Amino acid sequence: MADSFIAEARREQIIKACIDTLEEIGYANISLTKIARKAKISTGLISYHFSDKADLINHTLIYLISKQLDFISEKVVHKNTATEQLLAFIDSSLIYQETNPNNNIALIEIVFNAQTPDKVAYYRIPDEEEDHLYTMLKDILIEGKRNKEFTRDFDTDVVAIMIQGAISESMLKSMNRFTFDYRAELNKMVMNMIK
Amino acid sequence: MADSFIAEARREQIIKACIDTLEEIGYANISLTKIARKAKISTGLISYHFSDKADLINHTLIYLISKQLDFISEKVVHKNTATEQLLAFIDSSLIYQETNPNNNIALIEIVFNAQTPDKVAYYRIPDEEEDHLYTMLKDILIEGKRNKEFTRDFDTDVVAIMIQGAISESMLKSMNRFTFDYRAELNKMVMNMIK
DNA sequence: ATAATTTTTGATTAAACAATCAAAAATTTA
DNA sequence: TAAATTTTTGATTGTTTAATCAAAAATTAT
Repeated sequence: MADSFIAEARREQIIKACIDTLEEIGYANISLTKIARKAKISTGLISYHFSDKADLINHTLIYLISKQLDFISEKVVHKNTATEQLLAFIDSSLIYQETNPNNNIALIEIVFNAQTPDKVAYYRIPDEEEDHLYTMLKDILIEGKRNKEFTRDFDTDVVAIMIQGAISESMLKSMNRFTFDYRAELNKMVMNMIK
Repeated sequence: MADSFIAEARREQIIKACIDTLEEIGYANISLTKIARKAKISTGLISYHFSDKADLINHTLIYLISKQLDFISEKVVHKNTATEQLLAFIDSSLIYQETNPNNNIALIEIVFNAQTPDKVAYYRIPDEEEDHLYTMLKDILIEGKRNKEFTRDFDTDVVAIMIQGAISESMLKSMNRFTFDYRAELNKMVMNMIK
């Protein structure tokens, strides 16, 4: 296998087929045969571009995480105050989930199923350093406390966890069930906690 | 198969072996052979007591949900005010997770992997009625608003989702990372939102 | 104690799977 | 164009799996 443009395009095609297949049938039912069928290529071609199934899943995970991180940080980076950054973080997180449902489902399927080479599921790895979204959110909260935008006494870890929980839960409980503006209400509750 | 006491005890033994096996190797790697090995019985015996693998997983899910619900509602039911009930709900949820880690891991493994007969993953079913814990939490919030214990203007769905999110996220981010009292801090933040 | 019933075993079967590979096709280089 | 390289196919191999079943063991009823 060479690192050509063709190879790179093919790898992305396979990754996208992997994402859509995960969304359709879930991690427990996925196989290289089904991913190949979705991508309309032969099974051997997947093995040619990825060393094995775990390698494909790993690259898919990296792809999904970076897409989400890029989208959210792009919205946050243009804001000047911690308050604006926090609202941008929440809004863009909810928007990303609404506009990329397949990516979100695939991310959940991988995180709650795939395992590292030493057989530990990703969702059970307690590595805070590696969770860039969590770090971004916590840094915003720390900066807001430091410069006195957020005047209440609160723990940045707990509030960060609550916000992340509210964002991920909101996707699981299908949004369309709510008639009101979940986004606005969530923003209000967060401000109650910190300002 | 008869509905004898022996059969019932055997079924629970198999369910418990299923839970421990799920915790050890995860849903993606589980098989009837491995569950049988953990329970120190033959594979055929599982098929004798459960119609198929999906049936065993289903019974395990029901077992896990009812254990958790029983534990939490037992703590809540003795409290008289909505405030006390809410704190009991949060505390007992966190305590249950800390004291029954295997049950929690197994529950996550099933909810994020197992599928209904029509191939829909449990975590993607938007059935609010069936989520008794969510209903209990929301009812507490509604009652607190009604009797003016909770004086702030808030949406019960959003706050219920935030609390559930904070509880489930707290288990994923390994608790022992925090030096402070997560429970007390979470209680404080919730009160900031509603009182 | 004997018969009837329930429970358990472990071998067997057929299906699905990941990974390999020789050969063919397509593309790039000379 | 011709040779070299990269890309792709699809058949094959060896495992693992869920489920079945005949026979044995254990339990219960008569």
